[in-house]
Amino acid sequence: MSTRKSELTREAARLFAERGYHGTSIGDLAKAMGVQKGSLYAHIESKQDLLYETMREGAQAFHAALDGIPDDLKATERIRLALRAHLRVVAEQLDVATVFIREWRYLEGERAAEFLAERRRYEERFRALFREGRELGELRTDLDDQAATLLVLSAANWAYTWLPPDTDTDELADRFYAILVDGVRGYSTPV
Amino acid sequence: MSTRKSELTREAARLFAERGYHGTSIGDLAKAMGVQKGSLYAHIESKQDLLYETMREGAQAFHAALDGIPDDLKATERIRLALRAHLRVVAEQLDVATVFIREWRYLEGERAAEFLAERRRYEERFRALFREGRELGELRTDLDDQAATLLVLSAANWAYTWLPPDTDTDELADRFYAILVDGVRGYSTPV
DNA sequence: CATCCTTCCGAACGATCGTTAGGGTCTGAT
DNA sequence: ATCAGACCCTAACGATCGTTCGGAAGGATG
Repeated sequence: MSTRKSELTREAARLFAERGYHGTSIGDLAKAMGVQKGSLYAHIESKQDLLYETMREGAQAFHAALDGIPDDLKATERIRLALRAHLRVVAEQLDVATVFIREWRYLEGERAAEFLAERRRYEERFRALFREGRELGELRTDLDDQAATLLVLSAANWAYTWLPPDTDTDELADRFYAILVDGVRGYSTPV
Repeated sequence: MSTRKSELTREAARLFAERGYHGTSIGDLAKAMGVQKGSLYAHIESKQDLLYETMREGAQAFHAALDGIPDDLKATERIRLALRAHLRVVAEQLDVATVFIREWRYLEGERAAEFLAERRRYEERFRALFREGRELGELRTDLDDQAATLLVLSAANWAYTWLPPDTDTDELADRFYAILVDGVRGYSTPV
């Protein structure tokens, strides 16, 4: 794969994250590459392609992060590692993650459907962790695992809006995990 | 206030939420109003104005929702009601909330700074609830209230992406609250 | 040497963008 | 009957949009 092409997709992710897909023109991209705008079409067929490729890159990164979690661990431990994995991707590939989370809806045609399927599959992997945890007795039997999944994925997905680039995401994930597992209630709080 | 002007801002919020600010043209807005695009300038001075007014509307709605919470309640109860209030605004004014949360960054000049100040003030009101709760002993003394605030506001802010328009948000807020307060851990889970 | 591939230029295309201008129609109050 | 104001039209403006095209420089490969 040519170096120049990957430079372009990286720059595209950066600008799409900063100004939005529709807020970034081919001319902006060309200026960032130090090139005339017509020249970009030696590497791509359309502006949409750049969005699509960034989306693919994001999907690959998030799924790969989950793949790295050993499945012989306790469900609670896998939840903790999944949260770590997600936040690490957001922090280490902030531009790609931002486009993946915020700009995907400007995909056209069946590519939008492809994204939605990808995301649903990703969310399902999280939900499965909570379901298993409940069924195995690690989590409370009356747990609303739908709501728990929503809560965790919300925190994970919203992170791109405020995560400073050099955050220790493992520690942050563990702090979220601690609150999620044991709650915020005081030991002496009357019920 | 003329009816037509408020129709326009409502339609603008709808289209900005659906296609994004840069993805919505003045021509699109005119078509939605059943009018030629030049005619819109009898009501506004620029496209930016529409974004700005939607942002103001959102800020007002979110703050007003928090204002409705009595301050003589326990901190934990106020947290529960704050979560309810936020989700209710998101569900009842989904378009405005979406623009407020997602499209604000296309505000130009000092209007962007104005938004950020508004949002920081809003987040601070949430954080204060957790701080109070901890100091009053309702919440655990070792609580990381920064992380707790982040977790709750993430769930609240991300909701616009998946909330169906006719959800019972009070019940949903209570489910989030239950998880947040008592955690997901099983009663017999080994530490 | 000739050939290919990558990369870029310069110029242009039709379309669409946000905005402006001047004039017109209707309604309701004076 | 007159006037004001709200509302809209048509037409056009300069700018910018994404994309296409023919050509050319440079290096690597045969």
